[in-house]
Amino acid sequence: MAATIRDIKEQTGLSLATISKYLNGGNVLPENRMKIEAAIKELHYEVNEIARGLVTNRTRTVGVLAYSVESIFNGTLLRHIGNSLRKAGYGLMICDSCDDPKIEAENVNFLLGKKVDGIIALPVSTETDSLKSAKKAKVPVVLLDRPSRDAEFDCVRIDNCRAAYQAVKFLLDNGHKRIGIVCSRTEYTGRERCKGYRKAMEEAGCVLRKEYCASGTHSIEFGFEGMSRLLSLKERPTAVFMTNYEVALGAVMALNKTNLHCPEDISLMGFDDLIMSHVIHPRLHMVVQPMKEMGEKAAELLLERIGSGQQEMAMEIVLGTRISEGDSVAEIG
Amino acid sequence: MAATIRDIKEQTGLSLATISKYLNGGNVLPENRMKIEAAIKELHYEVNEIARGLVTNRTRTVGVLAYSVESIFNGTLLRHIGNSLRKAGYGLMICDSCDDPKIEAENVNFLLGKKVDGIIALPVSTETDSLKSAKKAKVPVVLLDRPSRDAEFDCVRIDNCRAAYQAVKFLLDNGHKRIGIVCSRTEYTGRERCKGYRKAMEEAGCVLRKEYCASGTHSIEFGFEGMSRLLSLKERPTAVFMTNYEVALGAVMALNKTNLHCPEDISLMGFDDLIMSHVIHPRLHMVVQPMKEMGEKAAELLLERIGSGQQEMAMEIVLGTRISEGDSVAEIG
DNA sequence: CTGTTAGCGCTTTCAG
DNA sequence: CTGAAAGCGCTAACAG
Repeated sequence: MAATIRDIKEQTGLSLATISKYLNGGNVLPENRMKIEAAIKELHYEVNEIARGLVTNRTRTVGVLAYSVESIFNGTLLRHIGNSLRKAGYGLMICDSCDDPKIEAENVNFLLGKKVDGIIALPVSTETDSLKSAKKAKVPVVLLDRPSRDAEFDCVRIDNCRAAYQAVKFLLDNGHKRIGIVCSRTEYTGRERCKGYRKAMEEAGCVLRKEYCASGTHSIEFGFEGMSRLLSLKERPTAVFMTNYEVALGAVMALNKTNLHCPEDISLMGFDDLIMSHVIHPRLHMVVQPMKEMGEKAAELLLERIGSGQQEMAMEIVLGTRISEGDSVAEIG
Repeated sequence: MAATIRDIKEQTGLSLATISKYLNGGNVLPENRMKIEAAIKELHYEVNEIARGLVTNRTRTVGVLAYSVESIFNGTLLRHIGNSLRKAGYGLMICDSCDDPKIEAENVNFLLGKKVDGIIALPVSTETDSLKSAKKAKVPVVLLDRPSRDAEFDCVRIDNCRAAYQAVKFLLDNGHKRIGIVCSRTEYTGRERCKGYRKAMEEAGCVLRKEYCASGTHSIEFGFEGMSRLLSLKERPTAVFMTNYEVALGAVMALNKTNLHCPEDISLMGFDDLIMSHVIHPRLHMVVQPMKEMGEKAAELLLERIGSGQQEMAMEIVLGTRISEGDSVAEIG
């Protein structure tokens, strides 16, 4: 058995209270402090977080609910969340929703059962009903990447519409007018990015051709299919905006199957600067999200909420994006 | 406050012991069972896992130590581990070692502090000293993907040497004799795969040319550099075996920068059928690991060890691999 | 600053 | 099968 606070008591002759106080950073006579420290070392004592949790009602653990742990985007976010949390002495319990709202709901309950101090959620959809039980249990929740429809939770994200707007504006500024989009309309970020595309096009006085907007699921498969569709049009777009990582992958694959070249025959603008971008030739222009800040801010905000204890008004932290230039956009007349 | 077992006691008039027994699946008179169930429903009672953990000394949580959560390979493994564990009622606490043995060691202690029931480790290296403290604390450990040098822990993995042997054999069977390898020698799997390459080449009576073996770090950057080196040789290899995912990515990128085509000018054999393979053209031939089985077996074995409680002899589970055929290997004279 | 005394919510003897 | 009582390891009042 591991040593307990009682063993320290025997060893030092001090009371439990004094030792506990020391353990929690309270003031103790230098003499006693030394005794305690010596005993701790000798007995290899370590506090039992479980016992502590039982009385303080805090576990120093936060739950992370990810719609998918298979996506690199989320893996990167998880790393940043984890690093921030670890620095603060918190552990994280990661649950994979497998893109399924039912599993998500199960996971919320699982985490509540584990008495996590808070939850960072990358929700499956903006329909965040499953998180309501957390709210009921007064466990703070911070959403990441995707907000809740009725804005009842804190949220850290980017302005997807604006980011897309800027990306398309970039293409327009390079002389493109026939701009297509391959876009996932099945989830929030894709829909917002599509809005930004439309806005930029309309402002520039470009016609929004229906056949230039390929929309489908958030997947490589659809990216492939959507791009294939655009490429087979009689009047091909001169540039295509791909609204996310998976879609961009599929789209590039589709392009590779043809004899067309980027940027000579078609310009491309992607989203998310992840590992994949290194292997695609030519280097893609793309919208870059501040992944590190997103993870860190989410952790920071959650810890703040946990610390304050009280329910406050939900807030949103909206971070900026930038365009990383590659070699995939040609300037045209 | 949430309802406690005491509230159930008041509600039903039964004793704590009876209720606890019911909660743990013991036999209780039908009449009492109904009373308890009614009270539980009415009070929305849920057992407090923390309190239970304090007395049973089990948390129903396992720690997962991943050398990197950014890699897709690990993301996929994590999903399978998580699913298996969740089904068994276990949660997982994931720690990211960031490829750093020091952080790994810190994480082990963190997990022990959290009193996890067991640990699944994807270790940074085969030097598993950091895990010894877990052993000391009698917390079972199962290694995944990479074994420990002195075989003191259970391990679930593939036979890397054999898998590579088969891959190279495949190339040989297609008439290739000048086969190069781009290989990460900084970690276990890469070294083993290199051994398999050598073995196959030697058995086939092929000369092991030093200049055909580009070895370096486990990274996209090195994949790029290594492949570039092979491609610039006066007498280029006719086929190249890329020993892992990252290296393969970099290598393909290097090929894309040249005017050479696969498989006309050079044949390729990769490793790991992950998302990336869908975007590479032509479709790569590659060695496929049974990711799902690996995650599941690791979870299964760990739960078994947790259940039995006693220290048993370390065992290894070595799973088979197969070659997934694509369009990247040409048959030559 | 230190010690005493109660618990946190649950399981687990041990009688009955 | 059920109940009373003890205790897991720790913190938190409250006196002193």
